Amino acid sequence: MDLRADSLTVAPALLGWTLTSQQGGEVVGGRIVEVEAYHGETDPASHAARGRTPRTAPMYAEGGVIYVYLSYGLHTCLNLVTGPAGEAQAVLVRALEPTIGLEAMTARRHLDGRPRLDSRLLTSGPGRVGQALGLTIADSGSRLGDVVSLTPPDTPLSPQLIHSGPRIGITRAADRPWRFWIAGNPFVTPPRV
DNA sequence: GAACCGATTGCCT
DNA sequence: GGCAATCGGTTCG
Repeated sequence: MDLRADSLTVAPALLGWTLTSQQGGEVVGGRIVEVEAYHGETDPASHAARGRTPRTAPMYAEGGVIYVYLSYGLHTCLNLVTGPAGEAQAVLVRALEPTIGLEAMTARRHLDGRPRLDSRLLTSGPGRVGQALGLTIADSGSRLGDVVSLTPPDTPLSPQLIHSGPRIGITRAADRPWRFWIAGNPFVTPPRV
């Protein structure tokens, strides 16, 4: 996986890869099942659309670092920065199928003690992913392999399982089909109604 | 410097 | 379905 490639190429290619975090000595993570591509300063929905700021500075690095931002003052969301330096392209990780460190993620999500825990509450949704992985905005700009790592799938994902459609929750450029997910996977975020 | 808004989630009715 | 929580960035006065 060459993260220096275009985010529109990298985003669907990340589906099926395993994403782990080794924050605080706790290894947790899962299989990437849903992502969204953001395409630099020319993408009106991107945080980079208004240029470089202290917050968005990590997006301008060469692909291979992470960009973590605070959403609605509450939730940390994880992006993998892609593309050449200066392009400010990124891929938002919207959902994982949890596979590693379920207990630690359950604790981080404050879901301990639930009789019948729906595992989709762990990592289905960008804010949930950030919390389950133990990320804070202090981690923004760190290199891949530092707090967050990627591992390829054992067997490649069948291309026909990759579906795409409009990105979620944005008000600008809402028509661009830059959200990618694994068709039929239960951990993909359900449509908001 | 104040008001408003957002790549969200969880709890309420 | 509605709405509060909560804060950094952007916009407006």
